[in-house]
Amino acid sequence: MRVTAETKQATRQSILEAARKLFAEQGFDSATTRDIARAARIGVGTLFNYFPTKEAIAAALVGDAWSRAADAFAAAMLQPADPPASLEEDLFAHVAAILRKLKPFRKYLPAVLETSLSPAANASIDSQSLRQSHLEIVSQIVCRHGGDDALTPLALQLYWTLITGVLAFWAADSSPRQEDTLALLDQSLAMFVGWLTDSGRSRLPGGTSQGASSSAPGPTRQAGPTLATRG
Amino acid sequence: MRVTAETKQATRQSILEAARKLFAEQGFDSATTRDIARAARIGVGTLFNYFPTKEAIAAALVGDAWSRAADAFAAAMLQPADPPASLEEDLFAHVAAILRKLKPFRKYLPAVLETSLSPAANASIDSQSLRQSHLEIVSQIVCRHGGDDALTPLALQLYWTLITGVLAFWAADSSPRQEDTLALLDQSLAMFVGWLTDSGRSRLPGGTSQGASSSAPGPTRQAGPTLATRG
DNA sequence: GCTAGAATATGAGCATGCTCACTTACTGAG
DNA sequence: CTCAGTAAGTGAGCATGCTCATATTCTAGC
Repeated sequence: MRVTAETKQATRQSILEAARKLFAEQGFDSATTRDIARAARIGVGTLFNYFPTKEAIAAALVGDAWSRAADAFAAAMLQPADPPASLEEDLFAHVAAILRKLKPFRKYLPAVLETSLSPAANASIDSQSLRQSHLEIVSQIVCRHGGDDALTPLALQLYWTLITGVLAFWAADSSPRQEDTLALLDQSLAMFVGWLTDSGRSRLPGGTSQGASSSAPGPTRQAGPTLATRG
Repeated sequence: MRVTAETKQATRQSILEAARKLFAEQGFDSATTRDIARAARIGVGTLFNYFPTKEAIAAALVGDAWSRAADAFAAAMLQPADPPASLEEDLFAHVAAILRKLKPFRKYLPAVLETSLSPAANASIDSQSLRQSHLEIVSQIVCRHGGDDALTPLALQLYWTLITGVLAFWAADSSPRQEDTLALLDQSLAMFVGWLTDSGRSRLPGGTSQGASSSAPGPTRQAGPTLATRG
């Protein structure tokens, strides 16, 4: 029993290894599941015993690298820098560290993101918990920088949208050293932090945790009856 | 010759009609191209003579509704409101108008967005020009509200990221009347407009049009050698 | 050892998006 | 009227992600 458990891990690893290689060589789409299974010396059915979908394999690869980056960053975060960094700098460093680890997967990142991106993604264990744990770290970083309150779900949603936007852009970034992506990240975070600060100043009294679904938003003037009415 | 041209349009329309119905009934994934072809009384091959891909059919449906909404909004924009609206209000009204027209496609919007979202999406005629024309309208709106300069590509990219984030959220929004989406839209635009104002005040001297790819961004401290180095 | 039962492996097969070699329908010139 | 030429239509077939009934391997109790 214990032997087979180790064997299972080995099989899983060989699948990931084969997939990593083939994805890198041929891209996500061109590498077929049959290819991956053959490279891992197993049958196709076995492959799908380990991963529910082809995308899940990629998600596992990305998720591993991502969480390793997050762990490393958390460790480096423990000893504070000599000139204390701003909130924006810390957030930038965090994401930049993730980008560096994710570089081998840059090209087929969107395929993983499509599932992982949406808040209502089917709770694919890997990708969903990825979003979750990332947002927790971000919450902590904000907290450490004097964020008196926990970030609202809406704030987290905004942050995540910006991050996925950066990642999607990155996947297609053809600037020499992907400098454009760094610029986009820089401005994304500047925008987010600015918004955090401003909205923190004039925080609504009532809604803290579920502030999103409370009442209708401000400017509805020209929008007419908004969404609710039938088209 | 002219007769057949009309016939072609009719065929195209019958495909769109069948697809609209089946997508609405069964969802994007469950409605097969064979189903659509049968409902449109044509062969599968014919269907793919009119649309390069199944997704393109959905994109055409969405694109039609989208541009109709944009046109209607542009028309309504010509006579300015009595109490002049703020930039944020105008942007909100614009997107809200689009959301209203897009409501029948809400559920399978992500399938269309995945292709349309990324800046480097294969220039699928419909979706790419959609992004383009939408951003042009946004530019005009900003201009009208005293935006002295044209929006930089980076600004447009940020805006588009936020909009696609709103749309992705909307597709999965289960709040009673999708109020959460409106709240998200509200805050997204507030954040964007706030950023526009701030970054306009302290505009960098050099980069106006291609400000994205000029030099390295500000906070790179903890990021180490950033992206450029090999992982 | 031997057998029952469980855990895992397997590849033939299915569903479906899409292609392509071929058919059909139509038009215009002689 | 005929016939070449062109535009549009067509469905058998392919590629591939994924399933499932079956085979294989291993463990445990005797």
